[in-house]
Amino acid sequence: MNLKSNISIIIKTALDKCDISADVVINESTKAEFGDYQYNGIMPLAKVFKQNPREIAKRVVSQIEIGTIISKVEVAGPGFINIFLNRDWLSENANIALKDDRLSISKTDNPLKILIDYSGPNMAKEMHVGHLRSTIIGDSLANLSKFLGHNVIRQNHVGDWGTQFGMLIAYLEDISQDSADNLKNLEQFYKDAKKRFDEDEDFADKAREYVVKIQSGDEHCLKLWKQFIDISLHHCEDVYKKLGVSLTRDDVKAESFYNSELDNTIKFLEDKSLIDISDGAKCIFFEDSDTPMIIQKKDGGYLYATTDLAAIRYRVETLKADKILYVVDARQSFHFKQLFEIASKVNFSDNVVLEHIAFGTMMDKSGRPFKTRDGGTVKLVNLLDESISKAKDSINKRENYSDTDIEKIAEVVGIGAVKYADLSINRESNYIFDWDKMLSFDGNTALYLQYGYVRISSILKKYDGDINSCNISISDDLEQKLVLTLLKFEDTLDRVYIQSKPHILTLYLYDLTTLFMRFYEQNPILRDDIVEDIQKSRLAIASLSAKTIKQGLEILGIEVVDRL
RNA sequence: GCACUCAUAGCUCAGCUGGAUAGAGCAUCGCCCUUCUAAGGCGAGGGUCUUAGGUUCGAAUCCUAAUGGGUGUACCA
Repeated sequence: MNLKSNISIIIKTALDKCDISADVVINESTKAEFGDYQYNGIMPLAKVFKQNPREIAKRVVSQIEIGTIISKVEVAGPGFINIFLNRDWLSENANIALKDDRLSISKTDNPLKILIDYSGPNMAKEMHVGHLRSTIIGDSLANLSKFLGHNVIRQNHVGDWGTQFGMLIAYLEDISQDSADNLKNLEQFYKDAKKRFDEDEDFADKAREYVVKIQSGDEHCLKLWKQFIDISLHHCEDVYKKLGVSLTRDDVKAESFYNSELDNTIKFLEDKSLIDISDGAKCIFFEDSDTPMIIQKKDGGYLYATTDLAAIRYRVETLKADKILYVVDARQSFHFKQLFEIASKVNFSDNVVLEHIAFGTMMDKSGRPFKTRDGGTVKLVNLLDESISKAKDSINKRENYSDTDIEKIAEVVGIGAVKYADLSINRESNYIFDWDKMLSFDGNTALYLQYGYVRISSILKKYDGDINSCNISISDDLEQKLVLTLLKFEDTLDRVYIQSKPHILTLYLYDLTTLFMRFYEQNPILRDDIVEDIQKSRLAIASLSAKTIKQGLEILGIEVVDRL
């Protein structure tokens, strides 16, 4: 149910009848007295028509079809057109949504192959809180695109190549004990290796030698490297599993995957005569900037940019992506600007949309970047475990559930809290990492939504009639507002999709749940004195609320439970 | 130096792309459980939307400048 487009069409028709051509943008009204929606497009026309905007508005209003969808329109203020929706029409559409598995959310007419590049951890280190954003923003965008009917390719561009791996595998070989055991703490392993590298000249030489050896395909070193990557990937997978993120090993296309294509990529660019040599390095220059993108170092080595270019080719030519989203830290904006510019110069990406879904940096409480200072890095696993254990504590204070139930609920609540805290912030802004806030269960948090869902579940469980026979028939203003909000779900998802901003969805779900909570307090359902028709209608409203909350959270990658 | 980005309540953030009296959560202070889960609801206080100009019927939102954070800026990823 796309409310806005339904209304836009009616307004557009009225404008046509008045011989006015204008883009129709419908806004939600800020206050109940201004109706459900408003059209503000008349005022700018006053000058063009040399007429009082109120007069124009009156003319348009007289042409607006009143009936099934719109119950009333009025001109207000300098020329606002306030639109009131028909209560029965809302009820009817809510009923249709209630009976539909997809809640009346249509699948796109134009399915695209959307490739989403996200998470991208470095294999040399354990995932820390800084990896959270890319991972869950990317995952929720992937979930959403899929839900809207697109073909989604998830790509985990893990960092498994580079000079540091020489050091790591040399150290792995050196300690030559049970490697899996020693790699349990990747962070420590890296530190130990680094220490050895800095202190032991022979070891450092060996490390450097091993870098070359992996790159030239030395069997022994490659075996060590593969072993290392495998263990490191397992670490990531543990985190993904805990986080409820759907990335699997099939989604991994690591940097090393593109190694064999790097030469070709350079040749390809040379053929297009884009490459200049500057200070011995192969560069691509841009008209509006002094800073080139370096494609190949003077020593012949390849760079991040080279891999990315090779990756675009692969994604466009082999995977046939229509749209590629890079969910990567905003600090790399310049890199992506250059990358996309090159892509368009060489037509890698004719008709392919390339977008950098940038997100802000995580700051500490004093407003400085949350640096991975030595020994001070917050591991992602630790954050998640902490949250789960905090959830467990508060459950224990309230309820006597079995251990297995507590485990399950604590996980859903704990993980939900962390994900929601991150997803509910506009990704473009920097954000302050605060343990208390991250692990908070008060106010605008995942728990609030989960709790709303639980309240509904509890009612539906207690009701002994047939819920499927219940129909929505709005009986007061609060119910109307709630139902209207429920029907805005599709508009909301569209906005989230267009802007790639999950926080729009969290905001919507929070608003929705707030309305439901009020409804819950004011409009009792199972009480004896409630007449059957109203009871059934309220049950249906509650049921649709639960379904919408659940579906919304599912897109965000957050689970619900039946009780808390 | 240049470029990008941000600045909204004590704190953390929204503000649907220029609309009517700027909204939430936390924190503070009241009220509401013999009534569907109080991890909840209702209410109060709290604002010169960093500053100064400009654009127009109308600006937190757009343009310019200043100030202050953050980031990027040639062989790391």
